[in-house]
Amino acid sequence: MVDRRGAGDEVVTTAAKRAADASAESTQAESASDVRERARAIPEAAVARLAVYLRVLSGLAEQGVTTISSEELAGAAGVNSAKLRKDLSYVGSYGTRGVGYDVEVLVSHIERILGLTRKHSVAVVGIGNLGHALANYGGFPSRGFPVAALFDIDPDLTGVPVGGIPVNHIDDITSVCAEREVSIGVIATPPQAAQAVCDRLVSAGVQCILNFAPVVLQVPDYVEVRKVDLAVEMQILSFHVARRADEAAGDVVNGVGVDGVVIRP
Amino acid sequence: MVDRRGAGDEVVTTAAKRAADASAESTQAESASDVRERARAIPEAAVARLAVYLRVLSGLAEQGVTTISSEELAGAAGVNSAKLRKDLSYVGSYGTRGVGYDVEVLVSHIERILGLTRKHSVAVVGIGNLGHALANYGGFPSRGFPVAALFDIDPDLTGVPVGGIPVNHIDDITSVCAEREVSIGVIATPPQAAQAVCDRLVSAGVQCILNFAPVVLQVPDYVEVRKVDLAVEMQILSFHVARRADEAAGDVVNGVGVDGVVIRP
DNA sequence: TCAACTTTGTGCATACGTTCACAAGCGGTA
DNA sequence: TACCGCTTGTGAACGTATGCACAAAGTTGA
Repeated sequence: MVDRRGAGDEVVTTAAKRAADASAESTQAESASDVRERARAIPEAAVARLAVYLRVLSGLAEQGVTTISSEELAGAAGVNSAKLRKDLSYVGSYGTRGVGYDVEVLVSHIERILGLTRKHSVAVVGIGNLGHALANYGGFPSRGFPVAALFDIDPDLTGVPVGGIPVNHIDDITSVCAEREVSIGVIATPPQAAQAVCDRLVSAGVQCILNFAPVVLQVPDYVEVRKVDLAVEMQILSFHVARRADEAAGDVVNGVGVDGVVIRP
Repeated sequence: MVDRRGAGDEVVTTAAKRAADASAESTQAESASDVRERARAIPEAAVARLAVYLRVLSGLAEQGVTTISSEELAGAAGVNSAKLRKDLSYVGSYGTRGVGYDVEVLVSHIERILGLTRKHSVAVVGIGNLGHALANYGGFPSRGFPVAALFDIDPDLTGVPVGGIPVNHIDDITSVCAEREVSIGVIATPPQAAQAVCDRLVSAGVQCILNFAPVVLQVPDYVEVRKVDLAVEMQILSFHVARRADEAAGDVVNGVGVDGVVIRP
């Protein structure tokens, strides 16, 4: 059961005490090297899910929910509860048996593991349709990723403010990124320009890149690239449509399906 | 050797024959049920990579490249060559030992497996910044995913053309989707509206959804959802920044690193 | 025709991620 | 205090994906 306690509640459970400890700063029992070891060991897939749990938990916290069980959180995040508990165990053991997890404790520990205690300024390169959308996207700043710089190769755009930030010319990428301490670069250029932009970002010291261009970027080992390819997503969906249709056809051949009826595998 | 030398001067290799067969239509040796069995067995991760190979191969074909080895293609796609060969083996054995793969043959077979021989009309719901960008995104139509309908809840937008297509009111979603045979729905609404929009798409018969809203959608089993969450991508990058910084700190503690020097793990 | 060389396709071992199932631990209650 | 019921945390089993390494199968050149 999710319990929604009002602000005036004074029952101090051990979980609540832990919450206080955690927000007071994560020092005590766990040394910095322990955190390091743990971070190194977290599977990539689990990291992605932790980010999702964090979003769900933030929403719950705003609704005044203080405690949640693995079963409930798993439901809200769309995963199996065993998987959720294992994922959380990578972060540390901050649950209370018989009760569940304190929402605030989890939030602060997941934020710590994901490195969200630091500020991560973002630079968007390529102010076309997508670049505009990204510059105006409210989801970034609200989650600790302020858009600090915009770049485009078109001189007509230089100086024009988009989403409150003036566009810089791409030639200034090195100085501007250094000055504004950009740690994440977002490439929203046409594919032809992507590799060149990437190289410039890297030489400007950016070590993390989010790439929307449908190109495989070549980068040094120490640079982390994540790719968002809309066409690939579409094609994966297309594959599932086709597979489903094939299965349906197969079932019909086997006498299971009937005429125009949609088969649900 | 069955190497026929015809009246002309052209040497017809077995690889070239296969190319001809394939473009003539994939019937012959492989029955429809074989394709079905194979499609069922392809791992999700491999499907995503196949889409990438397809893009690379299309580019090569435009450049006039007719043949490519697994090593080269793997390099261009950013994967290990053994993995690439295994992925392609899910599609079928269309390579020629000692030579490589015929580009056109591969393209046509991957397209078949991914279901790209059918048309997949797309509907975009939520014509905000992102919706605009998606409606104007050239990558969709050029890859066989025509944007056939746009929807928004704002009556002021209704009828306004975006990217050449007039926006419909969201209340007309069922009739418009049916009429234009929409098979993929793209949700680009604010998170609060996403689940409701999703439900409407599903009841309109859409079985594949690409969701940009930071919400876990609840759908029936027979509906396929793919999620693109920009904030999650950012947080994964953030995790890597933090991990890298931690490792660097650890190395410094162990006496390896020096002052301001960037540690490359 | 044959031998040398190239590249595919795949069996096998390893690593990784997921799921199950249950002991351990905690809060509540008498 | 001692017990009971609930939920976490995790060992162990399973399944899936990855990478190696090599036989099979093709081409090329003499």
